[in-house]
Amino acid sequence: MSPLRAKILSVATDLFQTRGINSTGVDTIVAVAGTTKMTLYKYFHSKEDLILEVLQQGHQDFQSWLQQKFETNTKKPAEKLQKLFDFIEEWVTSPDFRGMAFLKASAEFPNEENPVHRLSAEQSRQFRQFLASLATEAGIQDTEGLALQLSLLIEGAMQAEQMKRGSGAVKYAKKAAKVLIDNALKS
Amino acid sequence: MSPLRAKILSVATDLFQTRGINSTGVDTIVAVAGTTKMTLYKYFHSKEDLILEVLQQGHQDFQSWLQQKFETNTKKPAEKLQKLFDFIEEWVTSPDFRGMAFLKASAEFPNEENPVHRLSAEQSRQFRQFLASLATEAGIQDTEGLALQLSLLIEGAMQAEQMKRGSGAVKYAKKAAKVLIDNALKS
DNA sequence: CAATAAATATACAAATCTGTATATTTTTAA
DNA sequence: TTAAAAATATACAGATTTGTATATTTATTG
Repeated sequence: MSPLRAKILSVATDLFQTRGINSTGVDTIVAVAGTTKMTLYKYFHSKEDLILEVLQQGHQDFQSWLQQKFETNTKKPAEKLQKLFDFIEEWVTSPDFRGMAFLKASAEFPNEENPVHRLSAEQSRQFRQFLASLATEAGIQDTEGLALQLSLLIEGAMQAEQMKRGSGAVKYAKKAAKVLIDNALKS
Repeated sequence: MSPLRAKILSVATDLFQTRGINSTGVDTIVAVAGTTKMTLYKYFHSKEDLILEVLQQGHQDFQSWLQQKFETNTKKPAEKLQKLFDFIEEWVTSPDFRGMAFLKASAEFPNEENPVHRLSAEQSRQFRQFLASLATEAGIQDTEGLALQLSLLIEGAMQAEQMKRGSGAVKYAKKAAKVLIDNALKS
C-alpha cells in the first residue's frame, strides 16, 4: 500500500476516534496528514469509502492482535476464555484506547440500511462468532448463549471505558465472566 | 412548558435517535416540528442547549418510567433486581426503541470535556448508582461491583439491540444477571 | 377595540461541508 | 535526459451548517 494512502488511513483513524466521524472533515484529515484533497480522493472514492476502510483496518488490527496474543500465550482451550479478558483489559487500558470503533460508528450512523452501520453490525457479529468458537473449544454447551453474554460484558466495558477513562470496568467484567463461564461449564 | 417548545423537544428527540445528532440540522427539526428557526432559538439558546435538554428529558422519562414500574409491580427488595431486567426488556423491545440516548451521545461527542459527553457520563453514573441502591436493598455485599457488572450487561444489551433490532440480547442479559445476582448473594 | 406578546416569513451572513477542475510541480522510471 | 506518473497548489461549485436581523402576521389579553 502506498505510504501516503497508509498515512491518510492512520490519521483518519485517529481523528475519527478523538473527534468523532461526522465532526471530522476531509479538509482536516488531509491537513493533518500533510497532503491534499486531490490525493485523498485518488485513493478513496468518497469519505464514506474512507470510513469503511478505517473500520475494516481497525477491526483487522484488533483481530490480528488478539490472534497473536493467543498464539504466543495460551495453548489450552479451557484457559482461553479466561485469558481473553486479560487481553481485552490490556487492549482497553492501553493509553491510546478511545473506544471500540464499530460501537461508536453504529451510534453515528443509526440507520440500519447505512453501509457504515451494516459493516459495524457485521464486525460485532464476527466478534461474537469468535467468542463462540472459543466457547466451543472450551467444551461449553450453549456456546451461542455464553458468547452473547460475554460480548455484552466486553462491549459494555469498552463503552464504559470510552465514556470515562480509568473506570476499571474491565476488571469487573472479568470477574463477571469468570462466574458466567464457570456456570456454563457446570450445565 | 409551552406546547411549541415541547413539540420541538419531542421532534428533536426522535430525529436525533433515528438520524443521529450531528446529522440532524436545526432546519430539519423546525421543518418537521412545523415551526421556524426563530422560535427554536427563542426557546433554546443554541443547538447544544437543545441536545442537552433532549438528553435530560430522555433520561428523566426513563427514570420515571422505571420508578413507576417498581411502584406498581414490585415491593419486595429481593425481587427488585430480577424484575428490573423484565422492565429493561420491555423498554428495549418497545417498537420505538432506538438505542440508549446517553450511550449514543457519548459516541458522537467523544471529547471528555464536551458538555454533551459530560452529561452522558453523568447519566450513566446515575443509572449505575440506581442499580447499586437496588443491590443494597437486596442485601448484596459488594453493591458497587454488582451494580457495575449489571450495568455492563444492560448497556451492552441496549447497544446490541440498537445495532440489530430483535437481537434478543436482553434475554441473555437477563439469564446472565440471574447468575451474577445469585453468586453475589452467596458471598 | 386596542395594545402587547407570540409566532412566522424571509433573507442573509459566515463558516463548513464534500467533491471536482485545472494547472503546476515533483518524483519516478526508461 | 526525457517521458510518464504522482503529488501539490489553488480555486471553485454547490450544498449545508448554525445563528441572526428585519418585517409581517397571528394570538392573546386588558
